[in-house]
Amino acid sequence: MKRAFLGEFEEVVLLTVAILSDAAYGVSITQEIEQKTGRVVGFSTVHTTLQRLAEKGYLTSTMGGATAERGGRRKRFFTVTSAGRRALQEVKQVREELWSALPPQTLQLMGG
Amino acid sequence: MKRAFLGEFEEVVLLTVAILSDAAYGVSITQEIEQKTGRVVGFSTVHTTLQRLAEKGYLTSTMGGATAERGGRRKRFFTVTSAGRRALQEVKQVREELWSALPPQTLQLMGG
DNA sequence: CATTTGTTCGACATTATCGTATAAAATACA
DNA sequence: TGTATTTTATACGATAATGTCGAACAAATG
Repeated sequence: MKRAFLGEFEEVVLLTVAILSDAAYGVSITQEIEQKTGRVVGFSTVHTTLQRLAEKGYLTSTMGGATAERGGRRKRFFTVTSAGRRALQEVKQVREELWSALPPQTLQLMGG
Repeated sequence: MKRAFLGEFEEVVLLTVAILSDAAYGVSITQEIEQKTGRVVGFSTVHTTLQRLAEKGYLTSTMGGATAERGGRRKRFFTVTSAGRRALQEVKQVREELWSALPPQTLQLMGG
């Protein structure tokens, strides 16, 4: 089936990975999403989406080494690929195109 | 289940209805989407989404009267509600928040 | 080996998308 | 003139892709 580049939540996750740069893994991504957007989602939700983004080639991942902290499993760190960056740019541009076409009247009703 | 305000395509459709103001109905919306975004979708795809947006209270619709043109069924015109405008504004704001948090390094890789 | 921190899995809800069926207005034409 | 045909649109039914959970599993460390 034909598809758009990114689903609504996929875009949020992809952006968040970009924001966290070197420190992007399941838990930190989930927390950052909540922080920045107020949206509360479970870890598994985020992981599922990370997985799908990786399959699409928008993310890569590598296992982190053991840390000197408490305990727990190793983290899997994610990085945005160039294809991922391109996809983000693309959706941004399309959306800006649409917003710029809104009649001033509508903008006014929105308190612009 | 909990849901975000708008799905990816729902947002596109909602914005397009706003752009077309008084002239927003199935066919014109479909064409405008293709025009502005390069995305090709069938009429039924758009209609399905219009229906859902109406159920969510982001759109209302009224039947148009008969026209003096060729033939064909009456059009159903759509209008964005104030809740719809609020939803658009909301998603826009969240996205801008995320974009503004991107490290300059990433922006540069995007050719910003 | 119990606790902690994280990731995988399996399942189901919501959205995206299409193809086909219908509806209704205007025209053609017998 | 009244009915078949063409035109323009919307409605319906089905399936693929995304969004979302809860619970299972994995691996560090004291």
